[in-house]
Amino acid sequence: MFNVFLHYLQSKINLTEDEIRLIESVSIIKKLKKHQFLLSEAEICTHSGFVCSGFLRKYSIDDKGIEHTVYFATENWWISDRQSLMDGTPSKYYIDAIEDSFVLLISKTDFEKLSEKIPQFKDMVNTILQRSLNATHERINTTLIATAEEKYIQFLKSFPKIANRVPRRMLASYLGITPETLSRIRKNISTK
Amino acid sequence: MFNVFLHYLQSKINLTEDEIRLIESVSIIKKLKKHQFLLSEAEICTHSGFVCSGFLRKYSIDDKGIEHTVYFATENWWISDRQSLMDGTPSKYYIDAIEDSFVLLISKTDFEKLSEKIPQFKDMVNTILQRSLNATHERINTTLIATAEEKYIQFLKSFPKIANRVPRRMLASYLGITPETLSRIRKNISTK
DNA sequence: AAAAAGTCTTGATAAATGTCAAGTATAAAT
DNA sequence: ATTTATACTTGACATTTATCAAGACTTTTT
Repeated sequence: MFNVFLHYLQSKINLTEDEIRLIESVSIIKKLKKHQFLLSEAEICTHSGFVCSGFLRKYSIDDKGIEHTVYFATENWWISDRQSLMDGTPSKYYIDAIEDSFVLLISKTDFEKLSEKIPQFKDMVNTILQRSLNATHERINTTLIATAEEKYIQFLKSFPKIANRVPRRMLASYLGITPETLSRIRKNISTK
Repeated sequence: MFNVFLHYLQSKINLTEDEIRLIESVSIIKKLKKHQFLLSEAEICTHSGFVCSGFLRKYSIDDKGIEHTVYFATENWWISDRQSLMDGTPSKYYIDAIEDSFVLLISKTDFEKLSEKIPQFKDMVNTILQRSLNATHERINTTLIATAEEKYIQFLKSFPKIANRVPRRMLASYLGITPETLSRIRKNISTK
């Protein structure tokens, strides 16, 4: 599984043999069965996660017990609760596996060590952060501008590969609508 | 006006005289009258902006001509369209002044130069990016979880200082509701 | 293979929010 | 200071989306 991560890294930066060995030495491979948790609310997030295979999601649960999906992560995506990781505060989120998955974990201190010792690694992370921020801003804009139907169509366009892998009720919770509404939207679109 | 920026920098990092002079040499002070634009849709964003005084907002306009505010920025806040700045693509957003303002601008290349020559500057920017990303994730979660009234109350709590300075229709567009709905929410709260 | 659990869809109804129109209040321009 | 423009509020009504309940379909477990 480390090879998946290595391929990812090598598609972005050049690494020496020593650097690769250093990265591998701090990488923890974790196998997650479907429904298994990587993080639960009130826990403190201690590791950055990189999805080698499978599918995970991050969500919060409100007062009424309703889940709200804030993020999906599949192969070659990062996942963690950066807020909790950064500040050492309890997380408000759950992260669990939608499919059987392999996640590569790097502890906070090891991650900082890598950033310090491998400048390209630090720059890569920085670039990812910026792209992530752009994507998140884009999502907020879509939320403000689009109707429920438009949001759904936009999701299909933005993530064509994962759209079929996501259970509908989770997709609904990501879009901020109920499963019933999503069901009606889909019906409505199919008759066009 | 450069002093406002310098104070901000010195509250976060230590700088030598030379470094300060370097930063000052690439800083452009721009005065903006109320309603004046810093960026318009279809333009390419070329500078990072730091608000020394005043108040700005960033928004998009949809097909129906309705404005959707994605961001407010007051003293000591950064503002730009990072997506456009990073990729050199035309912006989807407008940035204009809600109040007469002074904005300190640094061009993309100068910003990169500063990051390269002043490591603490780069680290500071990185930290700001991370905090910004956390705040944006938080906003998405609130959008998914909260009712219109809860979003409004949350805004008051999160930004007590600027709540009174923001025209209501812009606040409404930030919350993703109409001015009429905001008006009714306020009335409803005041009678409690 | 059958039973159980969970998921998706559909219908009836309720609640929240939007739209349009008019009036009031406030700020800007002359 | 008066006029003009803009912003805010309120009411009546329309639309969208949520809620609740039931049935159909899938997947998982036994």
